[in-house]
Amino acid sequence: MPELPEAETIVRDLRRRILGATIGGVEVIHPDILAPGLTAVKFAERVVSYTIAEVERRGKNVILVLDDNRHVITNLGMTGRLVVSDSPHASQMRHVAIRYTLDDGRALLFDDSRRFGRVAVLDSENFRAWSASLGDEPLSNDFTPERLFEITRGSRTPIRNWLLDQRRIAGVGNIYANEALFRARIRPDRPAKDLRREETDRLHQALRGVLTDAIAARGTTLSDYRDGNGETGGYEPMLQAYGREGEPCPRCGATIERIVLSNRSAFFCPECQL
DNA sequence: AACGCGCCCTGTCCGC
DNA sequence: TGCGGACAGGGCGCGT
Repeated sequence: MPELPEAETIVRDLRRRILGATIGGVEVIHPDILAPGLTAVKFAERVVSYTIAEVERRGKNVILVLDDNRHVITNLGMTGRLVVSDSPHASQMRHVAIRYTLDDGRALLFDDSRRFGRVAVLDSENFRAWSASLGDEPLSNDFTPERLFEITRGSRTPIRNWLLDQRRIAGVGNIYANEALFRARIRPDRPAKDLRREETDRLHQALRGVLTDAIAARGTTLSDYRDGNGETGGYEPMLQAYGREGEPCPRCGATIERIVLSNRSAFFCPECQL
């Protein structure tokens, strides 16, 4: 389940490997992963013969900036992978939705078994509007403790749900939301606006810490995530609460509980998360 | 208008 | 061994 750290890992891999490559052709095997209204023909017209000038990330999205300044936005959804064909595991990609042929003979594969992923191509003006619709980058300098306190005011939604809303903070999914709340010792079902300043300060630090550590470990692999080389991430053994229902809390030894918020599991320690 | 919920989709796991 | 059902949850459309 690619979140910010997994997208960042993929971006760094792709930046190193395909920056400056020209897209010679594109094959859309599963057109349903194209953004609404985008046909395979239009998609090909907008990417073929252009050079990949930059590789960037916005939230959980991987962005290829082409040399005509169009932006190819890939949302990886639950099971999306972006893998270069000469990496050792490329042959294992069994659900390739898009194959970009590169002029150096390699290919960039977008593999997505569940096809929850989406690919869009936007010019720079529409890209700016799209980017503006997303919330703060949690690792940016603009995302300060004051800022987190301010933007949590006025929302009664449980803080775990609040963290998942990409319009508020971009890049946090269920795994790192739960891990950050564990680190910050805050229950996932607390209404966002009820958090005191000292608690949003802890959450700010925990969120950035969890995301930074996960990037350093090249992401979390539960089942589907692969980096740009097709390799698994290393953060999973470091998860302290997510997926650990019934296991002892690594901080206090109490039993980790699972509750459901908005049809999504939340894991927490009932003793040391308040 | 903020918020919750159901849906999309398939691989995996579990019980029988 | 096979199979049905539960489960995973990002994002979006819709209803309240």
